[in-house]
Amino acid sequence: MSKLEKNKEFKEKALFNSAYELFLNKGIRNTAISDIVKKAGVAKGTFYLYFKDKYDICDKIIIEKSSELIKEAYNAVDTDGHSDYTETIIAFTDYIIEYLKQNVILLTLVHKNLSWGLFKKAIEDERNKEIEFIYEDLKKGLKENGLESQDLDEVLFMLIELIGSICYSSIIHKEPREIDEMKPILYRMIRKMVKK
Amino acid sequence: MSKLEKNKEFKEKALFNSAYELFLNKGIRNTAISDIVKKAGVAKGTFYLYFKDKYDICDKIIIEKSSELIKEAYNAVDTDGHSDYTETIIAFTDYIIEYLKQNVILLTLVHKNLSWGLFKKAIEDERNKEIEFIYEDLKKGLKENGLESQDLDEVLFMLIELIGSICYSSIIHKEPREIDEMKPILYRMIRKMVKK
Amino acid sequence: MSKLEKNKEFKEKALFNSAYELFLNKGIRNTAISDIVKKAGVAKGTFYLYFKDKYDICDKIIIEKSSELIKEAYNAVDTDGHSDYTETIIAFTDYIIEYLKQNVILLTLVHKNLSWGLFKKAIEDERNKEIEFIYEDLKKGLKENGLESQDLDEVLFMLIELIGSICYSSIIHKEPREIDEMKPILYRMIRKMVKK
Amino acid sequence: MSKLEKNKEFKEKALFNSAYELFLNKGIRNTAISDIVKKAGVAKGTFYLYFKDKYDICDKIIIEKSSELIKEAYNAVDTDGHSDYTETIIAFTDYIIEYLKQNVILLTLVHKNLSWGLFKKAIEDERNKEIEFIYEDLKKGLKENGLESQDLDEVLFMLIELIGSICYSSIIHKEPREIDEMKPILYRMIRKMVKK
DNA sequence: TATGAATGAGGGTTCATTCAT
DNA sequence: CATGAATGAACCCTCATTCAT
Repeated sequence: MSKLEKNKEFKEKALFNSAYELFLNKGIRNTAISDIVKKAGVAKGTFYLYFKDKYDICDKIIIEKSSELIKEAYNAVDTDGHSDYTETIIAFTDYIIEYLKQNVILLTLVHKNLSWGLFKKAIEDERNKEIEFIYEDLKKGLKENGLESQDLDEVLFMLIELIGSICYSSIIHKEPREIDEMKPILYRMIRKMVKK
Repeated sequence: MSKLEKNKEFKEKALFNSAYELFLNKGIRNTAISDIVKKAGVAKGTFYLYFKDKYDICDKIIIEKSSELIKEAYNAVDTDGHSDYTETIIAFTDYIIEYLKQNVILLTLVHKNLSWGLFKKAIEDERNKEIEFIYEDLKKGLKENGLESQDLDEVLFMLIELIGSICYSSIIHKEPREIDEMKPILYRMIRKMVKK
Repeated sequence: MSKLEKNKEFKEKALFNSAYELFLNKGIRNTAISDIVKKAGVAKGTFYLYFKDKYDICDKIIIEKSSELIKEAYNAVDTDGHSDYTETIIAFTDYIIEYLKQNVILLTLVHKNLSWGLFKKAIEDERNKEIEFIYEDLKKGLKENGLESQDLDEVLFMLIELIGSICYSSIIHKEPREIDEMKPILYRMIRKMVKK
Repeated sequence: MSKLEKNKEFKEKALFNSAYELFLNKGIRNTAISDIVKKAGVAKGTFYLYFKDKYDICDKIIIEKSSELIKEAYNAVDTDGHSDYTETIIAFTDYIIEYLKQNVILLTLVHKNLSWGLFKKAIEDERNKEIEFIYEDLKKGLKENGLESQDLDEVLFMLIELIGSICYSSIIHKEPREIDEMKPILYRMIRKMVKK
């Protein structure tokens, strides 16, 4: 990698990280591109060399950060070897919830802006084979667990949506209860949904 | 009601309806207050006599419109007399889904902005006794159906979140499938969740 | 005085006092007529029955409040009976300075808006004979003290301007020094200026 | 200086001069930023690249214009070589008064907005060494004249305030007399104040 | 590739004043 | 006399985007 290419990558990273921190601290709406470039220490025009606009960089941040979390969670529970795959799913969920409890603003960012379309794009991204693998592994687990095999995608989707929604309202708004009180109920529901 | 009071109500209604249509057609972000007042045929300052800002009127629209839908759905299924309350819930859900299929933009509006906090405000609003009644009736039904009675609020909340998320992504993004393909799977999940 | 006339006077007083307090607390620029009427408990239109605009009521407040202070100061020092009239002037000045030290915001209000023209209007106002008398008495004192009798008005004017300016910058901005440090220097200057 | 830098300076100057003229002709309150930029022939946003707001540019104008006047006055009298420094001060004052007689609106602008704090900022400004030098020279002159040396700053301050106030009311309001009638009385007072 | 000055449309908000009731 | 809803001009300020350097 030439010196020039390194420099380019460095600038892009700087913009990426600056935007991430600003989105977390001030919210997307209140973050201007001029804030991002100032923090990154580059000129305003440079931003447009790497990203289309604010929402472009935002999408990229969300994909990267949530992929990271998913990989981390997967690696943390993978080796546990629960006999019942349902319990693996719940351990996986639990890891993510605990993480988001500590990182509330990421949750806000992701929840308000993570669409299924974006998620699919992440899965299909060539550079993100790992996420695709995890996704397939989860499906396989559910199938081996006895779940109707024709609807695996849909059920997994529902699980993700349910967990996401509950995290968001419980952790951020404490509604209808604190997340720790919601957890047992949520896990009971997951078990019911996944049961044959 | 005096002529003056009638006029006031007329103006507020005009603003409300204009904002509603504009939010639907152009989205909230792209709707300026100047658009709203122009469409309503009142002066800009008049807007601020009735609403704090754009998000204030938006909240009020969402509460009103979703309350209307809930009441309509409730009245439509109430008299059916299913022996099993689960089926009542599903009929209720089905009514709402069919409605939102025809009114996609309301769905967008509501989904992106309806928080549980807002919903609770609606339930507790003195002028909205009917919504409170429906909410309590749903809980009663779930209870009689044999659901664990200590977690009724939470389970109902989860149902609402799940249904809302699935509507949003299936109807709007057709992801992971069209809503009509999702329905049977969703209803199967609801039955599982509500089962004793 | 009829009940109606009493009511009228009552409303005007209410507006007057409300404006005074608001001007002190928020400054003139930041006080809107709607603030004044709200505090006074009258309708917006009523304001215009009694005053032309914000600056009209402001002028009236300044005249009234500064007249009050001058009378108070005059009554406080009048009886002292200094053999030298210069010392009477200084005692008079001192009383006013001490008062303004305790009432900084009145000072701001008055300094920024009290023009000589306004002051003359106050002196010539039929309802304010007392101020005119004080003014003439001060001149008489200066004259008896031996000051060139043809320039009495002008010298008195200069004294007032000098004292006013020093109060303003010393009390409010502490520039070039605190008022208590400025006092002896100021009084020395006054003595020099008034000396034959 | 590059073409770009020249252009920048040109724009700032254009804004500065436009604002100055508008403030003089319409008053500060009645001058909108949109007026300034229109006159300067630049876009609205450009204003905010160079000045914080209307009051920022106003402060800068006042400092610049009064510095100019002071320098001009100083250079005009410096070489006179009065044996008595009091007469130098009076010549200096006279020069300023004559200037302000011809430039009434600058007087208005300066009087209403020139605070001692602003003046001190001007003196301490690195780019304004000349003003500082003049100020120190005036003090030195007073001292050599025999004035109590510990209060030089304060007495000079009083002189400035007195002269400023008299200019303002005499030139603008002709109160209590026309400036030309006030001058001899004022100069007599200055002599008394400065005398040992 | 990188810069950052310049743009100017557009948004939100205020508020003195009027006038029908 | 009193009201207060309605007005709408006026204003400030932001900010995404462009483009000459």
